[in-house]
Amino acid sequence: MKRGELAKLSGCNIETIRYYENIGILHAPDRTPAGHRVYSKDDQSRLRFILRTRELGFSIEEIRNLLSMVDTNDYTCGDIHALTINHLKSISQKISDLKLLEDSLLAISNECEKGDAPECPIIEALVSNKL
Amino acid sequence: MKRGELAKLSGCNIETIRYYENIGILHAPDRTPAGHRVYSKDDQSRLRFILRTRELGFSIEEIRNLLSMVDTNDYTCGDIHALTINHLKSISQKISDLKLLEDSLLAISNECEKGDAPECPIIEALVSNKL
DNA sequence: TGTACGCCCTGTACTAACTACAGGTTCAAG
DNA sequence: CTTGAACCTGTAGTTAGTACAGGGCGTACA
Repeated sequence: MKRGELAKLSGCNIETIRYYENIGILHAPDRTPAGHRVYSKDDQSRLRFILRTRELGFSIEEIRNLLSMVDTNDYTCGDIHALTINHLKSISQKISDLKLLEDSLLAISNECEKGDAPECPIIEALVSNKL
Repeated sequence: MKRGELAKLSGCNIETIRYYENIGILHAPDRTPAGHRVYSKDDQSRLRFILRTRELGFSIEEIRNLLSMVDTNDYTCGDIHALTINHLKSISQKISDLKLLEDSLLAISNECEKGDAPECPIIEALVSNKL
């Protein structure tokens, strides 16, 4: 399977695959005599793993750690759980930060009368820094 | 007031002030004969506006738009309200995306027995792509 | 008056996680 | 044999800053 096909199958951008190889989280695949990359089933699984963890919001460095633990078989269930919980905490933090933001924006936009006049309480709040 | 003082007063990183000037959302301030930047009260207000909108999660481009509307006085209350609501929507979207993520991570980590063994349902779920 | 130290100046490089493009090669279908 | 798609490489751009190198100023103190 070549790069384009892998991209299509995985739903990953074709350039991203090369990028993942460059930064060392995908192994350099075999090549045809002309230099075209040829991917195996294992390569495909590894990419799926990466894409799935990415969807779960893990950073590349976290993914790199997970992969190296899996590669060397050097992990316990407890290790992985700890990583996951840690990540979960940062997600929860982001959620509560965004909720505060949402509240502020709701408050500010409720002040507004949506009229044609340029007197806008949103701008006033921002300029006067009283929000 | 010089750059360092403005940075301290506003709580903004000193380099960020220069950056905002470079990208044109802060006006180029007056200079001393030796070339040191001197900031007025107006500059200070403008920076406050920027920092506040940034805290509210607006992007630089959105801030640039807001500022240009305010600068030219070319806006109505309704315009600003629309911008705010638009931004609010994207915040709400992010929140619900993150909540889905949170649910997945909670589900996955609850599967885990946190033991010393390397049999980890988290890894298995990721590898098998069955999550 | 000298000097030491802190603050300021500039341009440039770095971050995360890709994406896009230019310029060239190879493959496969007609 | 030709043509167009797909591949190759290296490099630049994206967001919103941060950090650093190498130099110039400003002032407090001996």
